[in-house]
Amino acid sequence: MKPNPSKELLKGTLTTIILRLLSEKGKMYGYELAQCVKETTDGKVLIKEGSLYPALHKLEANGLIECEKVMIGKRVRKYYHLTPAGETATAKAINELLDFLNTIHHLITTEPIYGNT
Amino acid sequence: MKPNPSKELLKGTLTTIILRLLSEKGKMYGYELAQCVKETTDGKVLIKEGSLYPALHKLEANGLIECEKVMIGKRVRKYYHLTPAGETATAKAINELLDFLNTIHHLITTEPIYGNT
DNA sequence: ACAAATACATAGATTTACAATGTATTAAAT
DNA sequence: ATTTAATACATTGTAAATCTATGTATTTGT
Repeated sequence: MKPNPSKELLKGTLTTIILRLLSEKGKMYGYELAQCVKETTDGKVLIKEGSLYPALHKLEANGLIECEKVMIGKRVRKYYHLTPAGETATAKAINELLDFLNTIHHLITTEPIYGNT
Repeated sequence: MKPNPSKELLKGTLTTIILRLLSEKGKMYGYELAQCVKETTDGKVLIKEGSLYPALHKLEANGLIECEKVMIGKRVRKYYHLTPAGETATAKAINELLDFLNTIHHLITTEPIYGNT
């Protein structure tokens, strides 16, 4: 019924996570990205194919990542890496996300100032 | 073009924010909630009517909040407050959101462990 | 008198991610 | 040898969340 509790909360962060991991590891392929997120979050965040591949294709279409096809036996593996524009976008996206996390954290843990201005 | 930078990232948090503020202040009306969030986040998070009112109606339909109509002159003002079920849900929602914020923070700031397990 | 703020609300569009499904190769288990 | 699970790519259709735009009406400030 509720296998992925963070499902609804995850919205909007997927692209930033992908960019961040590519920035960290240099190059990764789709399946590897999903496994990496799964392991890093101890199974708490699961990126599904239906989210991952469209996200990668969109990032590629926007010129933020590029892919390099490598044959592993008879199987194609697509390694993605950041473009220069992607590196700039990554730094910006991470800063925005961290700022957002702080803002939300503040909003749900601190006494609101409204009412005594 | 980009008046609300947190727009896409905000998804999934609105309900929790509303519950949290009602828990904090006891009772609030819609417009007050929006103003409170705006002031608390220094304008970085803006809740629009098109998000706010459907969210409030949904919370009410789910039995987590109740409203009390108060006439201010000729104008109706709807004060919302948590039900007992709402108080339980609030605690849970805040914990889940904080856990999620930590998970995402960890994901975008820490060296991934994947690769050396 | 007029503009801005207050205060409610809905309809339609967009975005995001997921579930379900599909194809194919490779490794492991029986 | 055959089956199963894991690897690895992908698409289609669906559901949910939020926004934009719009609407109504009252109150306050100038």
